[in-house]
Amino acid sequence: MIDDFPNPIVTTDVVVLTLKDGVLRLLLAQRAADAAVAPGVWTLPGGFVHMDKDRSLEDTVRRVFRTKTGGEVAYLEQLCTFGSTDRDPRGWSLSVAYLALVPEHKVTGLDEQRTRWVPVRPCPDLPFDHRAIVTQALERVRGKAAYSSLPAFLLPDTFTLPQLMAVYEAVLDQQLDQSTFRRKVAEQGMIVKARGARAHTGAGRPAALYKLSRPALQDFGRVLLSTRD
Amino acid sequence: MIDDFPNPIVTTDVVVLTLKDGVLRLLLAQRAADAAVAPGVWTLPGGFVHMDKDRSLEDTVRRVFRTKTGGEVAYLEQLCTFGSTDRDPRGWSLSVAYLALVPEHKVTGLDEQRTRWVPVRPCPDLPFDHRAIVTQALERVRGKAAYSSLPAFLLPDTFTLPQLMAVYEAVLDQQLDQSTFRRKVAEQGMIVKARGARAHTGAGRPAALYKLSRPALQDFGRVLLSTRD
DNA sequence: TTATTTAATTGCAAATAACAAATATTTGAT
DNA sequence: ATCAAATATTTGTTATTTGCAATTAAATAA
Repeated sequence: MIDDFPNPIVTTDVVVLTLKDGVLRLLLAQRAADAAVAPGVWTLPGGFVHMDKDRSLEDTVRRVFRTKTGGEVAYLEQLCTFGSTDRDPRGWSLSVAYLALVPEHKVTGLDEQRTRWVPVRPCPDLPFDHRAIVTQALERVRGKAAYSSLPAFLLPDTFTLPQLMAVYEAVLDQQLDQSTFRRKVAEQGMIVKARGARAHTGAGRPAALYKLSRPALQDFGRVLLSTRD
Repeated sequence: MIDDFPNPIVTTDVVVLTLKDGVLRLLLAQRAADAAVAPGVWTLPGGFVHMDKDRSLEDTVRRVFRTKTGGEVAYLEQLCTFGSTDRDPRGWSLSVAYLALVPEHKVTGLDEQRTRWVPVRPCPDLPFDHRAIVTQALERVRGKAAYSSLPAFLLPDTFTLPQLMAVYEAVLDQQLDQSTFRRKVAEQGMIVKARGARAHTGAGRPAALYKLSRPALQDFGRVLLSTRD
């Protein structure tokens, strides 16, 4: 293998989002106390590409996520790549940022001392260019929420319509109209009724249970949110 | 500078699009006859990150584009990053792909022997993962065309409404309704009348000249294309 | 002058969305 | 049991937006 040029340091960083207590939250990890750069600082989880272990960039991301949480993400998408001389004091470095969504209940093996869920709004202060990465992630997630099934990956496999509408509202950071939301979701055929009991959580009529009609991300022809005013 | 891990080869590749003869076209470059991999093959223009010359990934892209064409792009946006063991026979490699738009008349210094404009539809056969990159570029450009001023970066600084509609149709690969297009463009305030003479090209009423109301990309609230049927 | 060509505007029916209200189904209190 | 309260779900009604077609405008060419 011939390579005429020296290569930059290559890492991945992941913006992991979940819905906890009705609020969109972000996973932060504390860097090792003996890290060469920013020891003990809270940052996005990330790590070097291990050319021996990882066959692809996604492998790196999934390995990092497993290491920090012991689980698997429900949705993973590449965000953007930052590369420059000055983003890391060690010199020319490149980081491929990813967006991951995971339902709260699927993350069980969290090391409470070294990892933490923090609200994404307002965006916390973060070192390096991690704040820019989080901003990009929120824009992406908000953009796709408007015309896809993306927010549903923050929910359990079966969910109610009020739950579904709540995730959309949390992600879009905007109130939605009930009847319009239901009509559109129905038209898109994005969900189907799930077998089994209904959800009763206290008073009121119990909501029917649904699940995604397809396991992959679905794009709609039209937009879900109100574009007026 | 300490670095515990060996790093992959890092390159950038650019999908440069222009509108030529009313058709969306893609810039291809012929690899050197003595290249270690795929000598003489037509590929996307690209090159290694030069850690000494380039301060950022965009620097690399702009340097590559200048080298091939002698000009500057009108619009540049990062697309996606491919990284794996098997995309290049030389081993673990990573390529950051970019999308660039340029109006035809601004590219003058083309080396006809080593560079070539080819129609993007149907997508030409390309080595490595360049075909996947082009597919991504087309999806991105099509997606953004539906709700932004992006296609206008394929036009000269001043243009007519029929010209503007033609680029949108070329990029979207879809016919648009005249009156709806004009209504929406006007509502968005995306363009303003340009001073100076009108464009008369032969018979028929001459069209008025317009220019973008802002030099940067503008997002619309609504979608430009017909979503029916 | 008049036909032809392309640009630009206008009117109207059909589709869609926002808003408001009504109905349904449950739990919990009397 | 019955009724009130709570939440889910559906149904109208009106205003906005869109798609389509026709009309008007301004130029060239015969």
